[in-house]
Amino acid sequence: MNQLTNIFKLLSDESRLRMMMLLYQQDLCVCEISGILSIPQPRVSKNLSKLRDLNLVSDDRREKFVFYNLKKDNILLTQNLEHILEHIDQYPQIKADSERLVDKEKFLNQCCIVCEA
Amino acid sequence: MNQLTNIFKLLSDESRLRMMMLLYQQDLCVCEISGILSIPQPRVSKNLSKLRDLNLVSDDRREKFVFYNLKKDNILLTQNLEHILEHIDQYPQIKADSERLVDKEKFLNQCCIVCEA
DNA sequence: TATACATATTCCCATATGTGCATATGTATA
DNA sequence: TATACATATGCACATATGGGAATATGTATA
Repeated sequence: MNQLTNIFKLLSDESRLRMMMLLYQQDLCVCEISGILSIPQPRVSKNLSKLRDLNLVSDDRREKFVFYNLKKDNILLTQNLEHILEHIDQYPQIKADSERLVDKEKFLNQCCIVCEA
Repeated sequence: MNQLTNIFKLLSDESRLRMMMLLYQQDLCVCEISGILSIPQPRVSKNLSKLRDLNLVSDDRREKFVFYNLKKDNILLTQNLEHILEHIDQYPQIKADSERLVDKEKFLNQCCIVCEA
């Protein structure tokens, strides 16, 4: 039961939902998420830790940065994120966030990681 | 945005989710919901009013009883309820609730309405 | 009209939760 | 080792929310 309600609780907060929508589209580090969404870094970290508590993300440190990956094995979660993505025109905020994804490099003040890729 | 988060908020409470799962399967009156789920009547009424606030249910008074109908026009909501129903074996509480649906008449102390049908 | 019953609402309380700010921790580099 | 930067965590606070108990409202029937 909590397995269900916990997922819905995570989805029910705007900051967290916006973060999950970004991570559903690609892996990002904390400062990128914070920059793209204009959400203070501590808030991003705290929300990521809630996702980590439910084992919904994996993290991968690369030099100074910690990149987060949203696991796709929770059907209920991914089904909802996918639904939102499919209807993105109905959700201007989500759409704007997604469009800002291309600027993510701006929020890394070092480019080495990006350039390596 | 709230359009999204409000739906998830509704789904994130156990009492409400159990109620919605019943109503997704059939129309019920307050005392039936209360009886089937063993949830106090005021709590049922309060949660129904939250659903009503978001225009997710319609109500239909028949004599002493008020029957509630869950509207199926919110794709996001119905998709989630449908998902749960499809995976009902994973959720013993929901499954048990659904099985108790057949006893719903027990919770109407008058049978006239049922007998009319 | 009085009574019984179904439902809705109000009040109060405990707890959960989001948020900001400050700070701790961890990592790389000079 | 000192410094800068990325990230995590702790603390304080305001607010939201679920819950129970009592009660109000609405409806049918005797």
